[in-house]
Amino acid sequence: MWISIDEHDSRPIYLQIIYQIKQQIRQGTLKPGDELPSVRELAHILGINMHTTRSAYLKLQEQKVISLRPGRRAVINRLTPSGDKQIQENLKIHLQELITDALLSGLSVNNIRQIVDRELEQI
Amino acid sequence: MWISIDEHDSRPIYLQIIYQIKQQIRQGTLKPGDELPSVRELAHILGINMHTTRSAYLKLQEQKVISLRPGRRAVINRLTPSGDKQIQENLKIHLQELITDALLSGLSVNNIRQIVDRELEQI
Amino acid sequence: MWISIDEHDSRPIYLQIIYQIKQQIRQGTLKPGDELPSVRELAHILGINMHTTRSAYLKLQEQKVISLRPGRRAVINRLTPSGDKQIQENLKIHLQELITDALLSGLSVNNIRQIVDRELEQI
Amino acid sequence: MWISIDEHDSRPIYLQIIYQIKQQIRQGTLKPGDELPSVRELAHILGINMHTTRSAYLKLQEQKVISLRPGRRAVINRLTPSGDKQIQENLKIHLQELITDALLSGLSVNNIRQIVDRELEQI
DNA sequence: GTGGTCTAGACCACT
DNA sequence: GTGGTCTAGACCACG
Repeated sequence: MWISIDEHDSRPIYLQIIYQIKQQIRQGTLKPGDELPSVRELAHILGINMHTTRSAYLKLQEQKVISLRPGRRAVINRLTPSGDKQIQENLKIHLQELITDALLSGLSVNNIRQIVDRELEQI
Repeated sequence: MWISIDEHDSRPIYLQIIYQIKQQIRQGTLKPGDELPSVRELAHILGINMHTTRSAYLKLQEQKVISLRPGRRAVINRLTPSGDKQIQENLKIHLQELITDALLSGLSVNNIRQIVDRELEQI
Repeated sequence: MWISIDEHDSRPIYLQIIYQIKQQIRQGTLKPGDELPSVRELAHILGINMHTTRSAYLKLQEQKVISLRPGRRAVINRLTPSGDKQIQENLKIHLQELITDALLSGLSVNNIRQIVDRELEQI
Repeated sequence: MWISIDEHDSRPIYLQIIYQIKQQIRQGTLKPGDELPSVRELAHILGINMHTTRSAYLKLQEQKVISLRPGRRAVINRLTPSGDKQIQENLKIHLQELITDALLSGLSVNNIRQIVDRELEQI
């Protein structure tokens, strides 16, 4: 499992970790049942503080992506298709913002559609 | 021009203002050349701190969406189709995150595509 | 608003804080819209570290009991009757454990029922 | 005697063991005088560490639910109706927390009473 | 002033 | 060795 911190990324470190772990689950590099490195290990590898990796793991636990239990390593959960309305709402709102931003930056509708389609096809 | 602050929105107020102004430009409610209310006026209308509206306007100026000149009102700029590669990259990255999140939350690809399409058609 | 830490309580401090805040909401001492003391303030009052009060507030935010936003104080949310099945399951399981424990400790069924009823009537 | 470890249960393994043994005593599957499997046996059956089963047995001994003597198997004790005030206090406090949590999660008083009654009737 | 993130180092409960 | 809790002190973004 490879994770890297981008110093020039404006997002907090723990969010970068969260996203990269999620990406690897989506891509199949990490599968349900797989163990993550311990908070201390990962912190050491990335050259950051233990608490920072921990806060990433905590968020992932909240989102039911991993399970944390004392004495054990973090484990990837199996996906639970919740069909939650709120998630759809969330996706919609963020999408609207992205599109608005892209349009105001000069991207054409076709341009945007192209980019979106390319991403959706990769799944 | 109507702007409203949502107390239950977790985003900072200044971002809510920025987004709503952008939305209105995209929808044509605000057009290039139009004047925005003064920092003081808007702050008063929304019942928030002047610094907050000011930081929203500053951000919009940075993004070249509006022009600020001392003693004058903020004015909406013309759209500058920059074709900037960075914007496309930005859109792509954020889109990937949105999609990854949606997938891990149990939304199907078709579900996501539906929501995306609906948003793109509204433009 | 009064919160007190019990040194002899085996539960972690942040859980004691969470429970007392919830209690006060249930009893009406704290109402939706009310502001909580800042993490630093509460930490100072209780003679504990800022991060400890923060972790309590964070958990309450997760559980949608309060809202946290930069630059603002924590605010009590309005109750959202979710009707979540998982909550009922949770209640059932914990209740079973409590009852099992009470029975093995020598309490009679009537004894337990009495205690339960007294609590339910107080609402 | 059947005990199973739930990997997705957030509670520590030793508590799961304790609870299941107590459950079986309450249900009559295990009776005073019955012998439990040895620490090593149980650990082997469950595929867990010996220290874990040992700590479960030790806790049960502390609570006077079983008796441990070197060279012998653990034995279920007779129930000792202690009438201890502390147990009632304990039950009351935990019950209050459960109810507070359930109420804040949107469950109605009637809902809670239903669940409680169903559990109490099963004894 | 507020909450949000990060570092550093400690001790505890669990496996 | 694992995660869980707590302390201490720093700097940043938001209002």
